Amino acid sequence: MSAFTLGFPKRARLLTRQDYDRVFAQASRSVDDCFTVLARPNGCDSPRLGLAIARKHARAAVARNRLKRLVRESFRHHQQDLGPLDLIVLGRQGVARRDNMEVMASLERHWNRLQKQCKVS
RNA sequence: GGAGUCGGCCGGGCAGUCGCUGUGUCCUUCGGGACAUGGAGGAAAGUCCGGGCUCCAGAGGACGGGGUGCCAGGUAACGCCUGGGGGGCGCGAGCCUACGGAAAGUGCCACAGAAAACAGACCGCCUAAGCGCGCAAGCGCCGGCAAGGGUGAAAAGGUGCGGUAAGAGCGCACCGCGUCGGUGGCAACACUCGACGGCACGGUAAACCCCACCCGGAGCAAGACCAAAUAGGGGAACAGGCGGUUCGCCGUCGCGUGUGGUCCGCACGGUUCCCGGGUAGGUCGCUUGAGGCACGCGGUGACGCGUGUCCAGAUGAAUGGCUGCUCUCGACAGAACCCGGCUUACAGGCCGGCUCCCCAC
Repeated sequence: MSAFTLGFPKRARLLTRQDYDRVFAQASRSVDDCFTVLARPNGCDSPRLGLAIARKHARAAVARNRLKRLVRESFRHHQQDLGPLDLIVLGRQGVARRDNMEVMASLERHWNRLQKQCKVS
C-alpha cells in the first residue's frame, strides 16, 4: 500500500500505552477551543494518530463516538500532508457542542500548525 | 366526528463516493491486496432484581443476615408475566393495590377531649323505689342512664318499633358482625343457604416481632493457555595435572581479585546452557443463544411444542465522513461475556381492540 492513500489502517494509529507515554513525555502542542493536539516525530515514514476524548468533556457515549470519528476522518484526509509525526488529539471543554463543520475546520488548523512547527524544529 | 382507554409497531429514505471491522474464497514480493458478504438499540442506558457461565469455598445442619408475602399457573429463575379473588377509584372501557399474622409477646397512639383500652361521665337526661323537709306543688339527699351535645383518625354496631322514671341489644324485625356447618371452587374466596351468639378481639407489623418460602462468595479486569527483554531463584558445564583402574570410572590437587609478611581461613567474581515462577505482549473465553421472525398445533392467557428461515463481535476500542435527490426535516441515545425482567429517557408517526358522547340512516 502506498503512502498516498486515504486509508486508516492499524499502523497509522497509536496502539499501546507506551506509544502514548512517549508522546506525552515530550511533544509540540497546538491548542484551540475544541482540541489540544500533541505531536512528536516518530521516525517512521508516515504519521500516526491517537485519541483521548475524556468522558469529562463529552458526557454521552454517542457524543464521544462522533468526535472520534470526525478526528479520524480528518486525519485520514490529511495524513499525506503531515510529516512522520505521532499525534494525540485531546478533547477540551465544550467540544461536544460544536457541529461537524466547526470541528473539521479546527482540526485542519491544528494539522497545518503542527506540520510547520515540526518541520522547523 | 369528538373524548377516552388498552395493546402492538416504526424511529428518515434512496443513490454515488472515500473509509473502518468480522467472515468466506482467491492472490501475495508475507507488508498486504482483490472479490463477495455481515456489521448497534427499543431502550444498547440506570445497574434495581433473576439466571447461565467461570473461579474460590463447602460433609450435613444450626445461628446470624438479607429477600419475598391473597390464590393458582407460566418460567432456567425472579421482586417478572398471565389468569383469578378481596379492597379502592371511574358513567364506562378500564386503572390502582406493601393484599400473611394484632386471642404469642413487647412498644407506640401526639393534639383535642370528661374519658384512648378489657375505659369513662364534662354538658346533659331521669327522680320510679328508699330517706329528709314541706299542707301541697316541689326541693334536697341517696341514686339511675349513656339516647342527645361537644372532641378526635378512632368513643364498645346501624335503622325502626317496643320498652322505661329516663334509658340501654333490655326485647323484637331488618341490615351488619362473629363462630360452626352446608353448597360452589384446585385455591384465594363467594353464597337470597342453615344453626348458634345480642355482639365479644380499637388502630399500628414500609414499629420490634411471629409464621411460611427462598438465598454460599466474587465476578469476563471471571478464568484458561502461549510467552520475550531485564532483574532475581535453582541446576549443570566451561582446565588441566598427578595417581589408581577390572577401561565402566574412582581418588586427589587445581581459576582470578581483595584481606595478609606467608599459610589456613573469609568475602567477591567470568562465560555458556538448561529448569521452573513471572511481567510486557499475544491467543482463547467471544458469541448459535432459556435467541429473533414466519407459519401450524395445544392453552382463556402468560407460555409450550413442531417446521422453515435469519444471525455485530471491536479491544487506544469498528458500525462513519462527504455529495446529490427526496419527505411529514429526523427524538432519546452507542453493544463490551450472554440472556429474562423492572425502571428511566424519547421529535414525530402508523395499526388494531374496547368505552362514553354527538350526528346521520
